[in-house]
Amino acid sequence: MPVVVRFAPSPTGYLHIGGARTALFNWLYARHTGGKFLLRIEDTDRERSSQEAINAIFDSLKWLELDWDEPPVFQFARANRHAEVAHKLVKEGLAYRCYCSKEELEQMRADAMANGLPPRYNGYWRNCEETPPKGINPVIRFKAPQVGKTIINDMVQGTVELENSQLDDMVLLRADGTPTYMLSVVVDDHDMGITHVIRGDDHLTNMFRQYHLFKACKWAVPEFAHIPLIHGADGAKLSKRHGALGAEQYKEAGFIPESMRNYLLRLGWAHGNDEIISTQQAIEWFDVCDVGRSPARFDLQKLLNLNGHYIRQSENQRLFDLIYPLLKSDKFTDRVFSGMTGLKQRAKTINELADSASFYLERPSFDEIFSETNLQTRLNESSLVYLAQFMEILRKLVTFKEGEIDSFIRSFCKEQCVKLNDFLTPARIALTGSHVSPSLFEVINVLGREECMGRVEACISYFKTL
RNA sequence: GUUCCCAUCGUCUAGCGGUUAGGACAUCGCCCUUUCAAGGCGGCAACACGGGUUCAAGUCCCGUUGGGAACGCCA
Repeated sequence: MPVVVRFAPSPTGYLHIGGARTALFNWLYARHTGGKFLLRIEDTDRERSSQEAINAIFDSLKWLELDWDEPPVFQFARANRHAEVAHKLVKEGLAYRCYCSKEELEQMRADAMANGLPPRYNGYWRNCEETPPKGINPVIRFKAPQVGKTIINDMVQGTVELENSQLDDMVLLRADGTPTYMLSVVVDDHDMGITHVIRGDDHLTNMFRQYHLFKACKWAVPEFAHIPLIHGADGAKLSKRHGALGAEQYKEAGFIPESMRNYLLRLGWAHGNDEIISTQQAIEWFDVCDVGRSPARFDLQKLLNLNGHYIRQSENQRLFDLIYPLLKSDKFTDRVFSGMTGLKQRAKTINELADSASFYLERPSFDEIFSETNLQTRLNESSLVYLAQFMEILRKLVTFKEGEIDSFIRSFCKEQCVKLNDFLTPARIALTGSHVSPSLFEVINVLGREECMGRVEACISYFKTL
């Protein structure tokens, strides 16, 4: 039977990192097996669902390049079908009406807690002969099995058992007639032909309740794979407190999708000692069965490292397109493009890359630079001499190609018995406004003779005013 | 409180009864070097604890401890 999986977020906020990983695992499993990856928007909570959130989810998935195979299913639109199933179950005696008020339910939970029992509905109306109170809209509850135990083989968690006495009679249909999550997922998963449910392990206990609902409906029960949640650096479930960002925000922070995918993939899954894994390779290797059972902590450093790696691997044109909107000026952007090979070696994020390119766009402000002590200490009396000599070199260079610049400056330093580093430091500051930059020979070449001379001259005259 | 899940370097992990317990990130040192990165080499660094089973346990079993999750007319 061909595999059909789904990613089913509720649109109550952005797509967070954990959701992104769940989506990735579903997607990889579908691609690995040649099955289908479907999307379902669980928007039955009308209060909390929003169009913005729906858009954010779509945008994030698109950014991560996790494409889905059929138009997304919107759960709320299927409410009638869900209700129909609930009423059928009532007719068959597998579900029943419950007239308890909120207060009564709260009391039940409090009582249960006090008696050392899990806080649950006590099944009051399950077999109640009492005539229903007037003026109260009942909810429909599922008759969960009360004896025996349920054993399910989860693809990630292994064999998981639960005493049926732990199950309570969950609400299927609310008093206003709308379906609850428990009902909707089961009906939709069945109707969509889902064969494998891959989701966060916060749903592990739901699996048991849903299992019995599948059985009551006489439907095939899908395979389950409950993957561990991602935790923050302190070990607790990732939340806003940890700076848990939406996928969109990682994009804004300058991460690129392939590094996100690679990072997320390695959280809870490994293929021997492989760290850098292309998406093609991941599709070939990935299987949900191999996902670990212990939760992983989110580590920004590793993501950053991976991002740097993939930036270095990227085509210059692509990087240029990515940083173009971030550049402070649209003059001289051709220099940024020309200098990309040197720039991309040094950036961990797209934003860093854009920042590091700024000296190509405009001349350094020596006012600011010279107020920085770490630059001042790199300059001394001889710096002025070197800058003057550097001016001469710039004038004399014939072809002004990187190779020529390189050998010319090297031999000059050799003749003068000057350390290359000592000679280049003031030039670097004059040209880039920083003591950190790509190879200076590349910078000189990209900037061109005129601009280089202009910058050095400006630096010299500023130096003299000190 | 109850139920379920988890437990190898700081972090992500490899390991699937016999290993000098491997890799990666981070960190530290050295090399390379025009700065910074990148790269190369090396260092520090882990089987939570206690019982079993076994000739042999990081690996299997049971406890303990510690973490996490779930217990809604949320999803």
